[in-house]
Amino acid sequence: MDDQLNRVFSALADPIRRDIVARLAVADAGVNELAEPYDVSVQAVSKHLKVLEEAGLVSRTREAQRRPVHLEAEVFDLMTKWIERYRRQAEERYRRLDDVLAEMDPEQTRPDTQRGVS
Amino acid sequence: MDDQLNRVFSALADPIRRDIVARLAVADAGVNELAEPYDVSVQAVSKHLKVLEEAGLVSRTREAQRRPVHLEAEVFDLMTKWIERYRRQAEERYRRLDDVLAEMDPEQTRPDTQRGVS
DNA sequence: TGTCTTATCAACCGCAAGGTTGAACAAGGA
DNA sequence: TCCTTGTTCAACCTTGCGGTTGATAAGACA
Repeated sequence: MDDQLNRVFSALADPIRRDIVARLAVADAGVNELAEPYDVSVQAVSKHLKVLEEAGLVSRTREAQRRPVHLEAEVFDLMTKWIERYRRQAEERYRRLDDVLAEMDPEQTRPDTQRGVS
Repeated sequence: MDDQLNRVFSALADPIRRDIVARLAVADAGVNELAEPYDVSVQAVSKHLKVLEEAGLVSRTREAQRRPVHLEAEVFDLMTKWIERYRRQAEERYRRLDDVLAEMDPEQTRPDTQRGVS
């Protein structure tokens, strides 16, 4: 589960792979087709697809000689859940901090007495 | 903007850095404190913090000798926006595909005549 | 059968990333 | 002033990643 997160985040850390995902959101495509816009070899793109596949972001089926690549959008949930969890937790902290400040003597809640809350 | 995405995604691709983010969601902390649970040197953790800072995920202020690290949760939005955009786009595709199938003659929409839609 | 297309495998290269150790810097406190 | 604490800088090592080229596999079709 943690490995899965590793794979998904590092898969999307590469700009070419992010772009591939973006294009697959529009339509399935083969390796050659996908490789066309970039100035790297088809083999390099094939490796990128392998990374995306191992992250569960993409699947390949056979169709004659072609192997159309298909986006598996469910994996996104894994990331958004992780992100939202800590985002919410952090926001909760700030909210509580605000409450504390609100209960304090106004003299002590002037902006220049707060540390980096922005 | 694309660079920022690179930095954020690859910052979170490392399990130690993700864990640091998780802990900072609970409370600010100094480098030594943060390094304690892992069996790597403090310097290594200091490098991790630099990566997180350059991704905009974290900020440091000075407080006596200490330099408390603070989570900046806004950057998460950048990621969730990127993710949601393509997730939605992909889901829209499937919805349209379903419509097409629904309009077809039932004879031709039997499972074994569809290609990997699962 | 041979051949064309599509895609992957294998071996290699350069470089950045994560780790280490040792030194240096910044800011109290004795 | 000197010492201690907290943190970063610098140099180095090793590994993994993205890229290359060349060979190979799997189907379609003459």
